[in-house]
Amino acid sequence: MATRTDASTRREQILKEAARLFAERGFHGVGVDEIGAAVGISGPGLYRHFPGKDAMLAELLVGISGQLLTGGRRRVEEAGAVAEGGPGAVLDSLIEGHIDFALDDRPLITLHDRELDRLRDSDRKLVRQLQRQYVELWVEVVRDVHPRLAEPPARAAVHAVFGLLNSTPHLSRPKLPGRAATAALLHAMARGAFASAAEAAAKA
Amino acid sequence: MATRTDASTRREQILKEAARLFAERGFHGVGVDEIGAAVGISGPGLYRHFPGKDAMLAELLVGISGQLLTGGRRRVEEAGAVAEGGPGAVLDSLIEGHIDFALDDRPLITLHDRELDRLRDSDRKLVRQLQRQYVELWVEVVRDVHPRLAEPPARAAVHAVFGLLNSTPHLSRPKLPGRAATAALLHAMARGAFASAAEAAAKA
DNA sequence: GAAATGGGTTAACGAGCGCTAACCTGAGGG
DNA sequence: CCCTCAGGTTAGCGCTCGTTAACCCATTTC
Repeated sequence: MATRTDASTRREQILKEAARLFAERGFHGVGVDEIGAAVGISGPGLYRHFPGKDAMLAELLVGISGQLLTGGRRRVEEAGAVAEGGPGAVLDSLIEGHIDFALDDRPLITLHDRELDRLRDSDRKLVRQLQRQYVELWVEVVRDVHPRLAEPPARAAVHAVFGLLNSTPHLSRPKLPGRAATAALLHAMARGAFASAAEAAAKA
Repeated sequence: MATRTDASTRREQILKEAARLFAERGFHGVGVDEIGAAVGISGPGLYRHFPGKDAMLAELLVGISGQLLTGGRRRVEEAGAVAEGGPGAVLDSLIEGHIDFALDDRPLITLHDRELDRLRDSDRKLVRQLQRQYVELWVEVVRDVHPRLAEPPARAAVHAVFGLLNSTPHLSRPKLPGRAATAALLHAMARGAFASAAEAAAKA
């Protein structure tokens, strides 16, 4: 081995390809031989790096959830510290971070809400917990921006906006506008959706 | 058999249970024995009604896509005929119809964008075509309401709003507000998202 | 009243799966 | 110069799955 970074490369390479394949054909639709072939080794060679196929999925899902949560927390701290532009800036930062993730790691976003039930109980609980904390982080920020929005509808609104932002994998054809334009569009739509949710809740 | 309606009941019963199971655990995660057990017969008895497991999924997905499309077309005609409230009323009707579907047939909505790739080529092409026509229907109506929105971003916006509306299966816990409130919230968010998309596109 | 038919049963087959076992190899380290 | 060991290989086991075969039994039809 050359450097420590290269040592972990093989593992990361496997995870990356596994994520792509899982997202394309589903966890049960992909065999270990295919995953091996995708990284140039074949079949059981994977078991030198992972105890099993389940472990790959678990590591992927836990990793995604953790990354989203820690990234979100970091953004809330940073954007909250400078305190410019009020609470709206914090929400903008959260949205921007989620869009970056959705656009850059499409397979992971797809897996994230599609294959959760294939996990062992303990792993699923962990992922669910991380996801819930991420949602609560958003709910707080959203209610900071729109104080008249009660908590239950705010939570539903956050889930709905996740659905909106995570829709990017579906329109993967090279027809649509460029990355920056897509990100701007999604950002505007998310803000508008939250604003309308608050407006509707205030009337009701 | 008693009536023709009862004759088709068994088939429909199978399709309903299969949809639920596919949505819960994925197409490859469900065995034919489980589907049979869910309707009171066991295993290969299903082959008196369907030529294979794939055919069940195909019929489900084609049926969903067709229902959405014909329902959408009907609503556009009806709401367009009365011509009250302008083009906004047509869009409202489309949104309402989609929300009804998402709230009442959750498993089908889940399958609809999750298991498409498990179909035979010909079936997948058919479903894709129906889906595309449905999207184009929406794009026309949206651009009627927001004329300054160009076609490519309008298409992306429609996909994004589908993601927003189809998020309901994720928040199935009995915590959230009632059906009517959820529908109203989603409706408001969808309208707001479109409006903001048009606004952002006009500026750029 | 025999014949046909719709709708079900159980047994079993063949393929594919995840995973283990046993073996191999080439690069450090003493 | 041998030993260790990380990281591969192929063979194969056991299990599950979708599907077929063969049989059965009501109910309807002529």
